[in-house]
Amino acid sequence: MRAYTHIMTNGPILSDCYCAALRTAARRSTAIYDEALVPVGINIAQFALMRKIARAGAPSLTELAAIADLDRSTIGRNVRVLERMGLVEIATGADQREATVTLAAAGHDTLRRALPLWQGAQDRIETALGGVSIDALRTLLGAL
Amino acid sequence: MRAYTHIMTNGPILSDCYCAALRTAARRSTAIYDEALVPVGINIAQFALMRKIARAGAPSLTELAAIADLDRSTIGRNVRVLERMGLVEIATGADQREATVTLAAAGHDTLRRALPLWQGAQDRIETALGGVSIDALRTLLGAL
DNA sequence: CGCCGATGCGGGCATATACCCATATCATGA
DNA sequence: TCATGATATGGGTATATGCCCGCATCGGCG
Repeated sequence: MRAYTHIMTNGPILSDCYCAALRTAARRSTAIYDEALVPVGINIAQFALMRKIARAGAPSLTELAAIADLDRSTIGRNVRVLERMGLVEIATGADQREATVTLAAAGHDTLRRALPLWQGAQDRIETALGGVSIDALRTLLGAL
Repeated sequence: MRAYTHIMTNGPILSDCYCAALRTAARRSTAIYDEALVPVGINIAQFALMRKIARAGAPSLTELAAIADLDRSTIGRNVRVLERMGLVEIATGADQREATVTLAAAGHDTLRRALPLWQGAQDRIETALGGVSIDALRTLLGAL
């Protein structure tokens, strides 16, 4: 009886399609985090990418793509946006084919100022979901 | 102790950021459904949108945006892509400001042929997640 | 009945994302 | 050392998505 079942939510109806539901959830949470990060001028995708860069040190675009589970070309473009914003620096590696990415000073600063804003969004989501759902989310994401 | 905890998955590491995790999950499932739908030439976003159009009958762009929980301008563009593909028709409503969308014959046909492919992807996801996670996903999405 | 705020869209602009092809650089075997 | 296959990017193309602004149409009030 799963077909054509719907879930009422704050907003409109969530589809019975798992994928559509996930996409909607991703869009909604993205909007929440993006708004929280407005004061520091970056969005959640950029925040997440910058954290990955910070953790990895000076990854190449290909390495970063693997870490972020994104297409390499996507990483290249996203990183260029951050470069234009002065938040990261792109340099040629020892292997001249490679482009290594590092956080610029402004990037570290932005990341530091963004952290509490991000944490605020995290807390809001956590409160909204409740502990049980949180664990479920983790399990679910791990399985996907 | 939630900060800086990670989950190992098939692929890379899933962030402790709920939003980043959801975005990753959405991308991954999108890829799965998109591949399943390749034979009929549409992607999961288009499939979902077409189903909403079919269910709504002849919604205006604004109505469709409300149903899909998407920005109106996004709906306008996505619908135009479907129109170029010959899958939907856009007409001016009684209110000349409104643009009403209906499935074209080819759209109904594509939707019909897509259904079993979509169901296959649904089943695969369901199997991968297991019943418990499924319910958790629904609960979670409802709360978001 | 005409003016004005409200409503519905389109288009401009920007990011995120993926796929494919061309180019540059490496690395390795002959 | 040199040709060749492998690897790292960049750029083209296309969809998805959101925000903002301008234009056209509606509707109701004076």
